[in-house]
Amino acid sequence: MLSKKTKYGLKALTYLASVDSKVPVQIAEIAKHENISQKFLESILLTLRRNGFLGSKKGKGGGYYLIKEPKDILMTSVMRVLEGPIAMIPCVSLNFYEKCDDCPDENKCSVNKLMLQVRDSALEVYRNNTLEDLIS
Amino acid sequence: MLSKKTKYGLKALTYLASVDSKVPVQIAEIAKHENISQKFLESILLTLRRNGFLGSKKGKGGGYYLIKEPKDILMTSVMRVLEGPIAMIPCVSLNFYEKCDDCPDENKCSVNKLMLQVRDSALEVYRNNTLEDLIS
DNA sequence: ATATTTTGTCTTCTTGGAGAGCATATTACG
DNA sequence: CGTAATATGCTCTCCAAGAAGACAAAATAT
Repeated sequence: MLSKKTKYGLKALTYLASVDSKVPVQIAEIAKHENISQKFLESILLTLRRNGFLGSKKGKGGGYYLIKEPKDILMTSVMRVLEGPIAMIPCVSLNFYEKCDDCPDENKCSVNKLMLQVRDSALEVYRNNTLEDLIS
Repeated sequence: MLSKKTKYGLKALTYLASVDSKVPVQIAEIAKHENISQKFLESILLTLRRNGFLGSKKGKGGGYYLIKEPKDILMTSVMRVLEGPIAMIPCVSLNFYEKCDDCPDENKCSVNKLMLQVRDSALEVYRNNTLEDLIS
């Protein structure tokens, strides 16, 4: 399941991209437009900012804005920051690899074999989508 | 993330398929061979039996066995029983559809658009893999 | 009958998601 | 300068689900 964090984060990014200028947008405006809990959204925007997707401006007239162009924001990086690993199991993860403690040989593991294919196909989708592609 | 339930269930199915005959295999044997908690495995095998994948035989010489041929067991059905919906979000699920309560129009939703592609690519993988394909 | 094995139920423990609340820092603007 | 507006940081709680462990009951081969 996709976490609400990722869902809301994607919606917020899409909204910011659709506003198309670099003037800061307040959290309250995003939350209202997307029907999201404002407090929850704050923490999400914060992690997006920490990871270089958003900039923020404090004080009156402040808010959040996109740092890069929508066409330069790949879904692979957004998903990794918001949702975590793209792989469904650590032993097939590119960026978060971890060995299964119950599995003696990954190459003979049926779960590994299947999930490797799933990861590759998901990766293919995320690599072919930028933030710009999500705006209809 | 893939739940351990699904992971263990897949491993157990693979093991039963590799034994290649229809003689019952005891839970303890499967658990030992795959390094799985036996008690947890019991409940997993139970749901696999209830959903028509396995048969069981009680008493001495009893155990679990595959009902269908490995080549006739599709990963789509296994995943749906063990892991639940294949889609990452209910509004793009084929078998477990549910509307998002915050989303006024699915067709304009960026999350929907992206997750639809992810679901299709995952489905493609699961449809192309039977239990037989997982035995190397 | 008895030992073996599945079946069923109840309980517990831990983890993570989701969000509320409040205090603090920064900035625009009159 | 001062005040209102806004973002930031932190803690805390609530709830659900995953992951088991304990133990009694039912079925069956021998």
